[in-house]
Amino acid sequence: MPDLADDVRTRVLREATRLFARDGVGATSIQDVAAAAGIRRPTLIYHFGSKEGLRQAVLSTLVDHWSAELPRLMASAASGGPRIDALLRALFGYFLEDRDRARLVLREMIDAPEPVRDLVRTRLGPWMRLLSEALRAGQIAGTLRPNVDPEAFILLMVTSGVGVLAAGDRVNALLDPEPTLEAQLDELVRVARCALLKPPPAEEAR
Amino acid sequence: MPDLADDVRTRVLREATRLFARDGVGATSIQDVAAAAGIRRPTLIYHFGSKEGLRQAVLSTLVDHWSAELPRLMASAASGGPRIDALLRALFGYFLEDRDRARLVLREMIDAPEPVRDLVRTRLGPWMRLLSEALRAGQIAGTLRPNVDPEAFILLMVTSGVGVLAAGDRVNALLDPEPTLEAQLDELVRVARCALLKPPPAEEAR
DNA sequence: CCTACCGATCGGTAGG
DNA sequence: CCTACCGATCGGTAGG
Repeated sequence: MPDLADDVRTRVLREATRLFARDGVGATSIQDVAAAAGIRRPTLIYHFGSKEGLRQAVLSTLVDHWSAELPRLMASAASGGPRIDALLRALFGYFLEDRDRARLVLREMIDAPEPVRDLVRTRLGPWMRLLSEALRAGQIAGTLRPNVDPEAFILLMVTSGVGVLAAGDRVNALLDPEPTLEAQLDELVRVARCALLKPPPAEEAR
Repeated sequence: MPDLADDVRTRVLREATRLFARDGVGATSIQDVAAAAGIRRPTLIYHFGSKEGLRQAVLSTLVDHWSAELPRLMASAASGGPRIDALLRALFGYFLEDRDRARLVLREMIDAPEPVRDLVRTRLGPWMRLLSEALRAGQIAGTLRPNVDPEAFILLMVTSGVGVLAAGDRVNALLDPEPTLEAQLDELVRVARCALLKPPPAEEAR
């Protein structure tokens, strides 16, 4: 019997992600979400309490993923120093799987209501700070450039990655040839490596 | 007599920028914009035709600035090759003057309704393409790294800059010490220079 | 999980 | 630049 209830819940969360990403939370009516999920509006309220409750539930599913994924990535990177490529590719992979996730996250980064900030800071903050410690360690070990600002660099990469994934294919008509989303992501990886890693001997040796 | 009319128009545009940036266009009522500008809603409709008309007028003021600023920047950079620092600092300066502008632009990058895309592509596209040609020339001249993807690099810098300016102070509580907005912008300049410019002889000479 | 209903607000128009 | 009004829709509750 939780089977059917969970099914409805899952459907609502999926459609809410899609509509919140497309139009923004404030411009989406829970009526539209309910209709897309095949239920009536009071039923949605019954499950999530309020529109704000639905918003939090949607974001929680994304935070859940990263609060499980970040420790795994950090642990696997520990054996061999932090792998900037692997981290960025994990970021890209998750958001490429469903581009709506990127648009949703970018919107929440702009809106940033207090409950959302608290949730993200509490659940993901520790892992972000562990990551910045790893960068500092890499600087001391001499594999990373000494003039990197670890905290600023991490935030910059997250902002850039999410930004490109959310909007990369909506602004590329400005240029010719139009850079694909993949080209922009590849360029981000190149830029990140170039700005983070000490140049290898091959490059130093002219 | 256009004096008073322009005054109202200016006030409406300023308040619309602020409210569209804060809540998004879809979540902002023109009633609230009118009240903030000290007029009634039908009066706003009289001036801008519709909510969509207001949206276009707001964005046009931003596009106006850059369709005048980009040619000037390109011309002054022509005497001495493209100056990545000057371009980024001009971007930062304009959006730091009023952070709402950055949030508004980032929201429009996500929403990207067709009229907005057309407006931006028509008015700014040519200058963006001229900029990418300048980067290609720099590659041929040997001052820029050959593995840069000019078009992807330009879009990446715009997305990253606007992203940091719009959201940089809303996510920095994730790290410790919290990187200031300025630190994130400085890091973006460093990253951009490092990834674009060929390493100077000093760096190559170990 | 539903129907029926609440007061409030939405964008826009009529008419002056 | 306004008052007065339109039908439609908003989030949420009552009650079952």
